[in-house]
Amino acid sequence: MAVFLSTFANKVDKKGRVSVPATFRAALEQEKSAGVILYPSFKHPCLEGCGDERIEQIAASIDALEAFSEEAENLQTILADSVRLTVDGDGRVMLPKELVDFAGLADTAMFVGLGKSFQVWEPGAYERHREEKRERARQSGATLRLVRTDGGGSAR
Amino acid sequence: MAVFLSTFANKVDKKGRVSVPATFRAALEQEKSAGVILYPSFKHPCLEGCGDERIEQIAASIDALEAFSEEAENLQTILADSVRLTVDGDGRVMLPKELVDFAGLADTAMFVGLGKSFQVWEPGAYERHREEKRERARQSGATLRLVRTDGGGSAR
DNA sequence: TATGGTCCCATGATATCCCATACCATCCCA
DNA sequence: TGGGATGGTATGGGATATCATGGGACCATA
Repeated sequence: MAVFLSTFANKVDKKGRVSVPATFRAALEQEKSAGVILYPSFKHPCLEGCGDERIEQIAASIDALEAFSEEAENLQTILADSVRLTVDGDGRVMLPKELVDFAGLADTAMFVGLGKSFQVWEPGAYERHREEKRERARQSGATLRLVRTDGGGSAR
Repeated sequence: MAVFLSTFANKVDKKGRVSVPATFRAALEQEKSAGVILYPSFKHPCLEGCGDERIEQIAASIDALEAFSEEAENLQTILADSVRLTVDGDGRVMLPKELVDFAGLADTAMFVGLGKSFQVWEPGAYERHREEKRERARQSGATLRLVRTDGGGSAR
């Protein structure tokens, strides 16, 4: 399976375009994603990003909840606030104004790989967030129990 | 699978016409929906919208309830109050007066994607609703147990 | 004849496409 | 081992297509 790794700082030009890191594009392509999905994070002043597969999974999961239930409605705000951006021939996307505002983006956007998904940050905000996380991990010891991937995983 | 994503604010002209967002039209086309179905929400002052596929699913679900039960009768009003609107050559629909009144629509209609369906709101009412839901989701931790898509997911 | 709905075309805004350039890493060959 | 060649990547700007929207023409129905 494709994973989003590393962080990249790319310029946002005056048209609002920004290059999606090449390795991220490769990961998206591998899951045959027709573009990239972005939505505002619940927990941080940043954007969450993923491919079609994941957003369809989220939509299906919400759908599996009781229709019209409170829980379903709350989660639907993720879908309402999501946008599907098409990646142009040069590997760029247009960031809608609402998302730019939400994340406080100016002339640079940081793409942060998180494995199955990624985030987009304003550089300064990310730096603060990163320090905080590292400190917390150091203090808590941070251990990880690995799950089995059942070989298949790679899906080619 | 086609999903309705994002929110769009479109003008309602003096003839009562409003453009269905292009991406919504694409999603409807993908499921070969002959037009768009709208009905008044019974929880909120807004309209619920979907394509043929979804309304058939709703009809089937209601049919599966105990016949003549109060619950079934209540839900059947969804079907009774539904209208099927044809999308004109320019991607617009004519909103019937009853629905405009019900949702309190004036000169702008917000189309809100919810995955398998969408809603149509008066902008001010939506903004209040959105804040409430988002806050609730944040507080409740907004966790979602993702269902397995069993490969299918990608649909095309 | 009036009214309301559908169709068709014009327009402006804006997103998308396409090409050019600059930069950097890698590769290849001397 | 060094240096030039090569290809991928990010970025900028201009041309083009798409979309939302407004208005007029052409039916129906009453």
